[in-house]
Amino acid sequence: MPETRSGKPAAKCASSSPSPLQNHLLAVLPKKIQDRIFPQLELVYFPLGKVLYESGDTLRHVYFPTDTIVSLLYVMENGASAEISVVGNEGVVGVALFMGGESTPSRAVTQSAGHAYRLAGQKLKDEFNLHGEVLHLLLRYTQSLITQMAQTAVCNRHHSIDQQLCRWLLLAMDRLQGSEINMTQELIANMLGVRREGVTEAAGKLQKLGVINYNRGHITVLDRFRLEQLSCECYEVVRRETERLLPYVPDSGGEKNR
Amino acid sequence: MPETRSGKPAAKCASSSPSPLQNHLLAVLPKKIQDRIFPQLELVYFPLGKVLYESGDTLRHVYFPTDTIVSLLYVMENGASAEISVVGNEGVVGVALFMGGESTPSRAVTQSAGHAYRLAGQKLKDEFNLHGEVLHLLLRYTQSLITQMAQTAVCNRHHSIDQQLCRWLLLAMDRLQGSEINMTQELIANMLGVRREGVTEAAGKLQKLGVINYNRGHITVLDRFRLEQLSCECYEVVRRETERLLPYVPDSGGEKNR
DNA sequence: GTAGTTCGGTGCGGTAGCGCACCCTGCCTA
DNA sequence: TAGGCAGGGTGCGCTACCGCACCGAACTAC
Repeated sequence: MPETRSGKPAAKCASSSPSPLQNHLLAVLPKKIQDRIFPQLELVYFPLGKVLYESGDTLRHVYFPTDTIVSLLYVMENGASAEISVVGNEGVVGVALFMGGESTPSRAVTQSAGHAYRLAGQKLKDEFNLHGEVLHLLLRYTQSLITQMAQTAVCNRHHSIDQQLCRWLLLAMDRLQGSEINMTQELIANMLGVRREGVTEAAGKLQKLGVINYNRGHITVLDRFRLEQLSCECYEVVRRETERLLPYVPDSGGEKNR
Repeated sequence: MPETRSGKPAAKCASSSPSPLQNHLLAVLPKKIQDRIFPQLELVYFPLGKVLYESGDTLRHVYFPTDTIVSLLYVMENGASAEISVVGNEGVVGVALFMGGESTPSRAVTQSAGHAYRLAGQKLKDEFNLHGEVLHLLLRYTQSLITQMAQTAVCNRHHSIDQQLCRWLLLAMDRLQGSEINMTQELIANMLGVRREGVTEAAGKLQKLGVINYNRGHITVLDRFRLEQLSCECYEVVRRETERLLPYVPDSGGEKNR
């Protein structure tokens, strides 16, 4: 297991080493393509806060998370930041590589420690240029990412910190097994682009309502249903659209070999 | 000249009928591809406020604006709205079609009357699937659109109405010839996702500063330089990135025939 | 243990933007 | 020429959120 040490093992998932199939994009590829790609994947571990790329960096790899969560952030000239979108095991980090730009004016940071499989840029582009399943899958994923960004813009304009926090927690939960999130209020504030105190207040309300429980960087979601009710429509819009674009059948990997 | 009647001729541009070459994406294509595509284009005219597609509609065409401006809006359940991005003669409306989703949870509305060339969805997909210049050009354009959306999210979070209005005016100017914009404050408010009064106030300040002049739906930009200074960094970030991804040489169309 | 640091709670004044209400002006149409 | 109405201006109270300051509790290192 390559470089799989530098923090807590990320999750109660018992597996010693994550399988590429834990990533939904890799999982839905036809077996033939999996056989071609999987040998070229490298497992990497990312501790919390690891920067995968900086704004403007030329990307050398794309990353398929299995049990890590990556935030795409924009950092302003004055240092303030805002999360543009989130990528977990449903997606891939580094779309700019195959979209042709090779870089992007944003930063990718791990928001939850864990593993990802990385693929060398050139390898991916070779595969992409075969113009088959991989191209179409990645483009559909990119469209779902576009939806998420658009909704982030809407949410930033119209919804309260309370609602946005609910949405953020849901996005995190969807990408984790279990209902525990390791994240300080300070960091959540950076991602939402609001004050730390604002998050404290919103989180306090949720705790009083019995929806979550937290202390010193550990958040436990107690009532996911309430969370969805308290969230704005943005969460559901993105969820539905992603499901439409990338239907994922958990038990696949074997049956989808056209 | 097909259906080119129903309002003012949009601009002081003297040409009787706009050329496909006025659209930057069409203009930078190699001559060989232009010869193949141009005969399949249909010129259409859009009056102000025309809805090109609704949220969830299956797209039947893509549109290459020549002298119209199209807003991509998200409309919330309660009717409030926010602009996600803008498309003018630098781009194309309907990326969801070739990205594979066929529809998108947003609405496309003309923000400035004018013309566009439309291409049937299937024709575009055929061209796209030849996997040549068109595919790569459209993907790079899509990446620039992603940049714009991301920046809109950041701008919505961190910048004042004043700054956002400046940015909005610059985006409009870049897509128009001349410095006159026909748009009521009410409509601008819908796009920015703020109150009409907020726009009145911001526009009042700009007028007092001598940067713009307006009355009853006509805005004239007097001092573009000041406008750029008063705007937030978001405008410049998107402009630079778009230029990087899609360098456009105005006088081309003939020389780029590889 | 003790000291330093991280994390979170709280209070307070300031302000940008909201919702609402109302008004004026100029244009269009009957 | 009168009315209607779209476009815009202004005022007022309210709320969400900000910036700042300060504090205490919990964890970490020595």
